[in-house]
Amino acid sequence: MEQHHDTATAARLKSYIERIERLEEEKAGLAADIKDVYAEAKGAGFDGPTIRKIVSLRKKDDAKRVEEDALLKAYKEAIGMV
Amino acid sequence: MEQHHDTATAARLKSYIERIERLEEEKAGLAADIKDVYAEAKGAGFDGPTIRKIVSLRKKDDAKRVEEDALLKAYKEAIGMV
Amino acid sequence: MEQHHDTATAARLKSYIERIERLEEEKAGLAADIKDVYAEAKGAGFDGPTIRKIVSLRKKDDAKRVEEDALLKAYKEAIGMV
Amino acid sequence: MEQHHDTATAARLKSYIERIERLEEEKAGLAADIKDVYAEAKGAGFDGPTIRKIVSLRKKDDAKRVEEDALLKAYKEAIGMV
DNA sequence: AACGCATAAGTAAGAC
DNA sequence: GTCTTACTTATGCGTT
Repeated sequence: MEQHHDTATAARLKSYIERIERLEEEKAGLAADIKDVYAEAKGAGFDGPTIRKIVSLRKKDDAKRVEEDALLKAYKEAIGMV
Repeated sequence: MEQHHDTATAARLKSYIERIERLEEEKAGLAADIKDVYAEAKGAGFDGPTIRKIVSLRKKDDAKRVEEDALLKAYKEAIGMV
Repeated sequence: MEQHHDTATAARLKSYIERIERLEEEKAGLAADIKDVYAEAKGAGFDGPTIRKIVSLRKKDDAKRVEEDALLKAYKEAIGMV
Repeated sequence: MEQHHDTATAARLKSYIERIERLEEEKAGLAADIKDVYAEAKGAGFDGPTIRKIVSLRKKDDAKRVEEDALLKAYKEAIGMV
């Protein structure tokens, strides 16, 4: 029964879309929360962009910690990069 | 007491930063969840980019969508695009 | 002589890196030029996003465009989107 | 004369679009050149991803050189970041 | 109100 | 061949 198959397929498609939309809503909510914290910090006299930079630096530092690659080091030495 | 003030200020700054980092972690978790749903949909035979487009279309309000379409059509006609 | 080999290798590595950096600079220059044209068009009263869409549409070959449209339409119908 | 105005407008729109397309072609050409250099370096026995990382690090270092902001430093000290 | 930036999305290339 | 990762592009947000 072709109709049945189409209907079931359509239902599953719709379900995927709605799950995605739900998750994206939650994500947008968190983005708003983050925005609020920045606003609150600003209200307390802190500079938003600088906080942003700090957060970003801490993230990068974490990433960099892993990146102690021997090959990279060798290449850097080869081209006289410290 | 100047020292006290500085310490308290520093503590508040740190608190803001940590709240932001916590929220961003949760946000990243949701982003990963969304990615998983797309993968699952793909596994079920659906086309990811098309689902993405649907989700994006549903987000836009109708008026805006119609307006954008009209402008695009006008530009296409102006340059002789079909 | 091991030292000689290492030096030559290092020199070639450095040369590759510098060629890449030079090319990337030129590329960045062109990106800036493109941005300028968009700004100029906007100043003349045209809508940037719509121009962007036109450029992108002209890039895609027709077959692909038709195919994507058909899939999108099918999904929209499946979930009862107009 | 309304018709005249429309024609002139359409011509200018088309001109902007074609300028953008021309610049994007050149940009794509440079991207291809860069790819070629990576391929050549790989053929000479160097590791592509590592070169990529070097190039990226040198770019970041340049950016960072400018970034000696007093406020940033103050914030970092406040939260005990080195 | 516009400008630039920063994040987010989409796409394409490379690795396993 | 799939899967992840990096790059490019696009949109929205904060700032001036």
